[in-house]
Amino acid sequence: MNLAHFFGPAVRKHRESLRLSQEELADRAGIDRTYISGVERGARNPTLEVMQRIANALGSDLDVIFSTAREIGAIKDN
Amino acid sequence: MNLAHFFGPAVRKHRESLRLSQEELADRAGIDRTYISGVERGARNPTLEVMQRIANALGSDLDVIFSTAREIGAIKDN
DNA sequence: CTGTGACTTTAAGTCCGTG
DNA sequence: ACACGGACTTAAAGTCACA
Repeated sequence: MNLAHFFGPAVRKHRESLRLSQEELADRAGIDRTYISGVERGARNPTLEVMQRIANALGSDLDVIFSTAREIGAIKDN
Repeated sequence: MNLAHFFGPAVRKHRESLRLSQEELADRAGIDRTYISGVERGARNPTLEVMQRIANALGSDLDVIFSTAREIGAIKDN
């Protein structure tokens, strides 16, 4: 079902539920602000290591992020 | 908890439960055989797209792979 | 506060081989 | 059937100015 397609949106959802800006998330993850923007929009193809750093910065982990990705996909894929 | 560290072992577990060789998995995923070897051993840092192709080739998806990764991590981290 | 194009540097991913 | 290495090509990492 291509959960990769919903990774970015899942990150965005987690970030917004923490009421963080992209800038704040970027700082926590040690990543550039514009890179986070690209990941959330699906314009970037991040590596596993980067994904892990983002998950950490969200106080979460990759299994939880991908569970969210599936939820988003289930809705969007009607 | 760094689930990224257990992604490779999770792939290996899924592959072995399907009784596939690394070469067969590589062919299905359209990835080089030596690269699969590196991913399973944690020596490589795959991109989201490659991870998705591996999940597809395993007849699974990334949320399931990462659930397996957590199980493996829970055991190893005792 | 975020999206985007353009860019340089670094590492992903391939292809040849070995034991 | 798998681990591992060297050399190579391609794409991601990482950064910036501007809308």
